[in-house]
Amino acid sequence: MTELEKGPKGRRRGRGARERILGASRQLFREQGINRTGMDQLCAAAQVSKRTAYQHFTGKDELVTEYLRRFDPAVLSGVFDRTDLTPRERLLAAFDIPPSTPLCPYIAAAVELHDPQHPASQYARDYKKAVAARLTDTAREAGAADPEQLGEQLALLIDGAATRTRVLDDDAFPTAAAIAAVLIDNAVPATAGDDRRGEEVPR
Amino acid sequence: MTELEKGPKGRRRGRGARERILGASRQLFREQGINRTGMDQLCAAAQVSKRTAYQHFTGKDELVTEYLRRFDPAVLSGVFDRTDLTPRERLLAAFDIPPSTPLCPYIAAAVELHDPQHPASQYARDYKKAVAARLTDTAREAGAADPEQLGEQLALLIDGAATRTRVLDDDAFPTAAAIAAVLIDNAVPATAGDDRRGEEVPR
DNA sequence: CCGTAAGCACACAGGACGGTGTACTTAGCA
DNA sequence: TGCTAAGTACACCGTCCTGTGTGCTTACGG
Repeated sequence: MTELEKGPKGRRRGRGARERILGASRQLFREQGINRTGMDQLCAAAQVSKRTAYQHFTGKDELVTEYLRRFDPAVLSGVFDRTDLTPRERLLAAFDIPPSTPLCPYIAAAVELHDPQHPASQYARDYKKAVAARLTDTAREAGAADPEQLGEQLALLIDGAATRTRVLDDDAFPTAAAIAAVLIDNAVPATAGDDRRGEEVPR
Repeated sequence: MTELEKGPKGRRRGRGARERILGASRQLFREQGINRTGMDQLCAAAQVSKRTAYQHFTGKDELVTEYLRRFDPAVLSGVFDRTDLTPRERLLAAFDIPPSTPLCPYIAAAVELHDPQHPASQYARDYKKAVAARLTDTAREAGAADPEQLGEQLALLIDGAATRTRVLDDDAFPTAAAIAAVLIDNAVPATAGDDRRGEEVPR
């Protein structure tokens, strides 16, 4: 019974205050930002007593870090594990984000916290590197000449689009996708016409 | 004598508290962020009494807005008005930023303030549009087929590099510059070899 | 040299914030 | 049913924040 109190069902032991707290975090941190969301308000929204919150998390910093840690599954696997797409299509699918997302929470956290040493900032860094790595893997699959370079470039495009969407309040992902298409076509040797073929290219 | 109290010399009327405040803002807002810099600390750094600060600015919001407004001259004209470079070189020069800049202050402000209605956020938006417009102009000079698209694309690259540099704590501008070179070469009709020629291309 | 406006020192209001202490109630399982 | 861990209610602390009120000093131009 060491630490399995929070399984996927989360019904063991208690009534799931932790999940409610994290759910409220997801909503409020996105709507108002991290710094502008107080613990009082957060606990009220989660319908959790403040005392309980501080029994689950040693402080707001830890809550923020855990809040970030709960984003991976949907985003990362949701895009890169789609076997119905060619590698090239998968690379481009990373730019098909629903217009709901206000701003990549990792960027927002890193900017708001303003401390590179903060655990959440470090995690944001790790996450961004992981995304670039997955892009690199997919770029390699697609047959790119320099997959690392292409992965890094596409990652930069995604972050640029996210930032610009936020600052300008106007969807910048189509622009980024257009650049991505150019970069991919330039990086993949023209002889390998894998645009529409679902087959895996040998490496 | 309507409003010329703050000329370049700034010696008229008093001893220049306003400029000292804005100078301290430039330093502290960049080093610590806007939200994490209190007015007390800022006034101490500026060697200005708090009372004086609030006689120059109705509130912190106005100070932040004015702080952003003081950035233009160096950045915008410093890059785009260089007549010693070809248009193409000028476009690429936008990516030669000194490694001192922590993060584009406009992005930082927009994210930190977290309110699109805030005057500073609106100004950040205007500024970003102005930069894109100048890039578009230069792209047109360089003979790009679709200068507006290229300008928007380069602006996205700059913001992506700025964001990524901040989040990853690693200079991303070379990557962005590499992408920019590809985009420029793709956008400019191959026949017009203006790479090294200082002459103005007719539009 | 003197008046006026700029600036100063400093205390303080009023609120939001993160975080804690204490005594109580409930949920779930054996 | 009764024990134990999870959750609750709520008052409270110290700190920091933006912003003000008041009375004083200084710089500078006429």
